Amino acid sequence: MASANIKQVAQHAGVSLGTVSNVLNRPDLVSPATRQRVLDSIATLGYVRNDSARQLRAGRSRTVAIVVLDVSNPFFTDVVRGAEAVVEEAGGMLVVCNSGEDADRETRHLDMLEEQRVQGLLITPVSDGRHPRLDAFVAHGIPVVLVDRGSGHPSRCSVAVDDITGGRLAADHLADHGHRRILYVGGPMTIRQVADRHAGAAAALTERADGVRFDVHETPTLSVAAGRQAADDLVALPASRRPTAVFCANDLLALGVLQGLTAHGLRVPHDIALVGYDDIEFAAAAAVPLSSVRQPREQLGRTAAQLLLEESGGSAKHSHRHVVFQPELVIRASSARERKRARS
Amino acid sequence: MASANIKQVAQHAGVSLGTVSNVLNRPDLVSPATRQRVLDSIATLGYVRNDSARQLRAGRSRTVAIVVLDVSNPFFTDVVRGAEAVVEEAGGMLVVCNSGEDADRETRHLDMLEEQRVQGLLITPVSDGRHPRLDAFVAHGIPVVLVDRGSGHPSRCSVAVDDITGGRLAADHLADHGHRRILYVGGPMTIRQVADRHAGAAAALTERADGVRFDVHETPTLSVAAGRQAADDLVALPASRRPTAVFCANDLLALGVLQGLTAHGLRVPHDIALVGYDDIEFAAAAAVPLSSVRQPREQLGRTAAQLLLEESGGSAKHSHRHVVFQPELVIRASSARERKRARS
DNA sequence: CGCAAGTCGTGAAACGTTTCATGGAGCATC
DNA sequence: GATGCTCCATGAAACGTTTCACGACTTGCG
Repeated sequence: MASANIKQVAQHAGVSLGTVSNVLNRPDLVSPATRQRVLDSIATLGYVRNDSARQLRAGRSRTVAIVVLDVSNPFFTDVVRGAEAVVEEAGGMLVVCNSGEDADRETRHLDMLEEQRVQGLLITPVSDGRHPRLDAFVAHGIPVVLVDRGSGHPSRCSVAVDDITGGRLAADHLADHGHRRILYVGGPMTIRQVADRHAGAAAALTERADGVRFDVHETPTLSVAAGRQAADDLVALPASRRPTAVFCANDLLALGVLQGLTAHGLRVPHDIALVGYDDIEFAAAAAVPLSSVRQPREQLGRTAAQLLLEESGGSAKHSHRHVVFQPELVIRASSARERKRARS
Repeated sequence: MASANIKQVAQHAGVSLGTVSNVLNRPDLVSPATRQRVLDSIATLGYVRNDSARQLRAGRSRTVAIVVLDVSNPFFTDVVRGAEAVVEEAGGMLVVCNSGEDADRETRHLDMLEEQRVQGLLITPVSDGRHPRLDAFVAHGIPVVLVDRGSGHPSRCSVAVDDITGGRLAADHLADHGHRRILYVGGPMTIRQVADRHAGAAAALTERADGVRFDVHETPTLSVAAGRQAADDLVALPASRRPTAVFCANDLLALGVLQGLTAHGLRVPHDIALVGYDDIEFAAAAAVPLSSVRQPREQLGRTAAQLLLEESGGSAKHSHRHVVFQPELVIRASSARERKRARS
C-alpha cells in the first residue's frame, strides 16, 4: 500500500541511504555495478520519489503555475499551450488554475500556490490595478509574470499585445477600402483591451483626416448573443445612416453580428464589411470567413514562461522586462471586397 | 527573502512551536489570548505555511489532478470546470495537465503526479486499453477515475456518456421527420465515441424497419476542414442519390458541412437537414443554428470528482462505480423543418 | 614498501511541519 | 492539605529527502 522509501531501497540493495540518493541525483558519482544494483532494487520495490520531502529539503519546486481568467476561452487555452511547451522543456510542470474572473477564487488559488512554494507564477489578474497579493510572492522570492495586464510594473516582468495598434490596423484597413461610416462594437469599455482597441481605431481614423465617421455601440458582454443584439439595433437604422463597416472588439461579437445581419438579409461584406479580433479558430470557419486581428497567443505564453524561468534561474542580474507583441491583421472574405466608392 | 517558519513565529509570540501549530490546526485547543498573540505574530512576520513539510508529515495532499487530452477542446474545458467546482468546495485544489493526445507527455505528467502523491487522479487516457501506469497509482493508494473511457474496469471508477443512445436519438429524430436517406459523417472509426455514435444510429434505423438508407462517410479527423471536404463530396453526388439528412460525429464536422453546403448553394435544412454532436457553444451560434446531441459535460466532471473524493475519503467500503450519463437531443433550425415527405 | 591522489560509499544533520505523551497551573472536593 | 480534574502549553519524535564532511579502500609512483 504505502510506497517504499529510499531507506528500504538502500536496505534491499545493501547500500547506504546516501548512495541511493546519489544514484538518483548524481549517478556519475556511483560505480556502475552499485548503480545497477540500486536501480534494480528501485524497480523491484516500485519505489517512487517523494516530492514533498525533496522539495522540503531542496527548498524549491519544479512547478510553475498559471492562473487564467477563463479556462474555456480559446485565447487562454492557447497561452497555456505556449507556456506549457517552455516549462516542460525545462523539465518542469505547468499547473493551470482558473480564477473564473472571480477575485475570491483567485485569492484562494494564490494562497495555495504560495504555500506550495511554486517556482513561479504566470497570471492574468482579475483586477487590473496594483495587486498586493502578488507583492507577497515577489517578497518571498517567487517571480511573477503578468500576462496581458499591467505592463510597466517596476518589480515584475510582463507580456502583452499592443491593442492600440490592433485597433489601428482594423480601422485603417476598413478606411483604405473606402468605408466612410464605421462602427465599433464592443464592451464593457472598462476592460482595458476593449478600450484600447477602440482608442487605436479612433486615433488612426483621426489621423487620416479624411472625414470618416466613427461611432461606438457599447455591448454588455463580449459574447455571440451580444453581437446578434447589436446587429438587430444596426439593422433598425435607416440605410442612409447605417455604417458600411463594423469593427468588433472580439470574434465572438463579430460572429454574432454576422449571424444577425444575415438573418435580416444583409450581405457581408457586400452591404456591410466586418472585422473581428482574436482570430479564433472559428473565425476562418464562419459562414463568411471573418477578417480578424490575430494575436500571437502561444507566443505570449512561451515568452511569459521564458521570462519567468530566466528570473527564477537566479542570475541575479535579471532585470524586469515588459514585452509587447504586435498583432497582425488577417484579411478574409468578410472585408475583402473592394467597395465601389460611396453608395454602391 | 526566505519566508519565516513556524519556529520564528513561536519565538516572536513567546510560545512553543507546538502551540503555533495548534493555532493553525486546532484553534480551539488554545486559549483565546495566546491564539491572538500568535495570529498577530503570524501577520507581522508574514508567515506562510510550507505545504511540502505539511504534506511530508501528514502523508497526503489536497491536490487533485486532471489529465485531459486537449485543453483547448470545449468538451474538456467544461469537464474541468465541473470537477473544479467539486474539488474546491471540498477545500482542495485542482490542477489541470494537458497530454495533448501524446502518450509520452501523458507518461511524464503521471510520473510527476505520482511523485507529488496527489490525492487523486481524473484522467482521459490517450490510449483506451488497459493502462499499467494507472495500476501503479491504485497500488500506491491513489484513486483513479476514468473520464469518458474504459468503462467497466473493475478496480477503478469511471464516468462516461452513452454514445450509443446519442446516436439513436439523432437517427430517430431524422427518421421521424421523414428522412429516408441519411448519411453519417465522422471518423476515424477507431475512436470509440465515433464508432458508438454510428452504431447507435444504425441500430435505431434497423429497428424501425422502415427502409431508411444509412450510409457512412468516414473522415480522417473531427475538424471543421474535414466537414467541408465531406460536403464537397456530397454535393458531387447526383441529387437522386444525395442524402436528405446528415448526422455528424461532432459539431466541428457539422459546422464544416454546413459551410460547405451553403457555399454550393444548398440550403439547410430545406435541402439537407443536419444534426451534430456535443452541442458546443458555437452550435447555437452557427449561421443556421445547429441541432446537436448534448452531453452533460460539467456534470461529467462533477461526478468524476465526487467519485474520487468519496474513494479517497477512505471509507473502506467504497465500491467502484461506473456512471453512465444519457445525452439529450437539442433541436434547432438545422433539422427543425418538417419535410414534405419524399422528394419535395 | 610507503605515500599521495583518487574513487566510492557512509552516516548524520537539516529542511518545516504535525502529533502525542507529558507536565504544570489553577481549582473544586473531600 | 492532599487528591483528582480540567485546561493549556511544551518539547521531542517522525515524515523522506538531499547534502556534505569524512573515512575506507584502491591505485600509481617513487
